[in-house]
Amino acid sequence: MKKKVVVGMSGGVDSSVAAYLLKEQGYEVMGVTMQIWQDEEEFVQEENGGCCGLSAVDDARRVAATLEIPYYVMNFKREFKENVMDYFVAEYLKGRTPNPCIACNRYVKWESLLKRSMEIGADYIATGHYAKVTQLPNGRFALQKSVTAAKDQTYALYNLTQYQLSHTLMPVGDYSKDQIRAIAEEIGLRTANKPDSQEICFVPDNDYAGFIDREAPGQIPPPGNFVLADGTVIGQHKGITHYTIGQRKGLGIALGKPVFVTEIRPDTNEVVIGSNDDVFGTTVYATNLNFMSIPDLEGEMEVVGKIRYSHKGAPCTIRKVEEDKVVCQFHESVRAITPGQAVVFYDGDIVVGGGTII
RNA sequence: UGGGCUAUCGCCAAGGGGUAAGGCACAGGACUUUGACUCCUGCAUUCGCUGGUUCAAAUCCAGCUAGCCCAG
Repeated sequence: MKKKVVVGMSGGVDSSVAAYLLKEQGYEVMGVTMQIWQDEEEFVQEENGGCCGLSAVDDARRVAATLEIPYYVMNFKREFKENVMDYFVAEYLKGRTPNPCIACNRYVKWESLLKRSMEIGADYIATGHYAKVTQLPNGRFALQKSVTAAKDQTYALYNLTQYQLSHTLMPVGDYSKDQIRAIAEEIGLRTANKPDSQEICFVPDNDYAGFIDREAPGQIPPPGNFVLADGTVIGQHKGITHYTIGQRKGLGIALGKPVFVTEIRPDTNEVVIGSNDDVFGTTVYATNLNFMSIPDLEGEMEVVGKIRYSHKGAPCTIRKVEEDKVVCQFHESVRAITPGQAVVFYDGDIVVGGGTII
């Protein structure tokens, strides 16, 4: 009896090839597109694609037809709104910088989609992520970096649970982006040359501050002071939701040399400004921990920590200071440690775990 | 109003007779399944104003205006 797998199809190249590969591997494949934030019209009109699929339905349906697999659209708007959009707004209002993709993966794709897939008899769900799921000698499931380090997406998936991982397939992780495109061309997928996705999917105009204004009228933090570390007021900011640690653009401050946001103080509604050197630090605290390759962290451990999606990672020592709080000491300073972002720990190419920076 | 100093892009700032450096800010683009960072490109026909000297002035001269400092 063939194993059944539901593939989350965005209409993009990666998930399309993922569906193809799984079918080739002998699975009974079903394609599903998650409707998460788009309005009906936009849903079929947008041009770009990727993770959150803008022209998703149209393209995905065609791909499914080409591959001759069943195809469905599932509505996850409510789940997405509650777990991703509302979280995104709430974090910014608190002066923090959220990563919506991580929340979407953990709570929408791997919770709601997985649940509904299981309900219709699937054994696994699969996506077009550049990552691999492996079972370690200790029996635990963990993510392993894609063969292409340049296109590794494990960072955004560190928060998945053992149960979720045990029901997940990521066939694309064994190939490079070029190989995936080549396969797409080979099997005649019309999406072969679609550009990679980018920006925040539910903020198409990229004006996330404006999005927050629309989502949370009446709760928007008012303008306040830009201050130096010593408290000297040097200007007025537009409201803390417009800033993040390490930011340079949009400050409107000319001090003769580039200046950056070094700290956001929600309590006093201040945004602290400093030089590039002031943006570096070595100690990171994180909570909301999730461990993957190990059941829990005991004592100290040497790992490579990534503090943002595009961070190449740096050696650090991690140790628990409380039940749900870890301190991560980098051996050399890293730039822009940002509350709200995730720090993910690696042991070689295996994800050890991670948490949210505070 | 007695003396002195300064006025060049939104901010800072080169240039001292030969046809306006640079930095910051800003704008656009690249990169990117988050926010950022980074990179690339653009950005004063004009030098407080009015005259004058000169083939040629932001650069020299005069007056005016504004700001700053020292005396009162």
